[in-house]
Amino acid sequence: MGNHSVIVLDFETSGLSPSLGDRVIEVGAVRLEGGRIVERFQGLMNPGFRVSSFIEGYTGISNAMLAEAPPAAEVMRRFAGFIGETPLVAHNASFDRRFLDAELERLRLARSQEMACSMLVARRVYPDAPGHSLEALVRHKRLPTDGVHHRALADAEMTGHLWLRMIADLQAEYRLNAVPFALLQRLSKVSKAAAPAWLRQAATP
DNA sequence: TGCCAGGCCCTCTTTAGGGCCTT
Repeated sequence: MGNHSVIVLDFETSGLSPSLGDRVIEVGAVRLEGGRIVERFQGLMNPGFRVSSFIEGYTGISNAMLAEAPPAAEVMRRFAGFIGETPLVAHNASFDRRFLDAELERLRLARSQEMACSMLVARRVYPDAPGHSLEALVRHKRLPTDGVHHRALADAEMTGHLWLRMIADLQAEYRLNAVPFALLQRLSKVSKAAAPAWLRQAATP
């Protein structure tokens, strides 16, 4: 767990909004270090109610599977220990951030680290990609995949490979020695139009 | 009762609307 550790996470949930009562039903995460995946975390969790048939079909996670899973509080407490204060990444992070903070709040815990968005970064690094969904980017960049989609660990692994690929492509294109988390976090907040000039400036020694 | 996500980004924009992206 060195200074350059990053954790890429993905949640499957019962719906789109924690403010409407939706809960996390599965968490998947990978730790990236030295340009590769060095650790994994996966857990199904019981939200305490039945999820819709849409969610069962979308994720392949059935109510029978959730009924046998440990309570969300137990799994999320373990996950909070796993992530510690390591910087976080997610695809469309505003979605996962809302759920993470809502689940931590239930445990009387709070997130302390920054959370970056691979989708906002991808829109700036690959502006001409046919789409910026995780699936479209995996196909476009021919990233490693086992073909599973909409399961937490599989999506976290694909997002991890996307994150590593964007770092490598930026290093090559702008001749950067390193692309730290903080640079990508700042890039995601630069306007799309200003991003190329901003990157050239960032690359100037 | 019926309705309810939310942020980014583009454009025929800013006194707005709609697609993308996440489940």
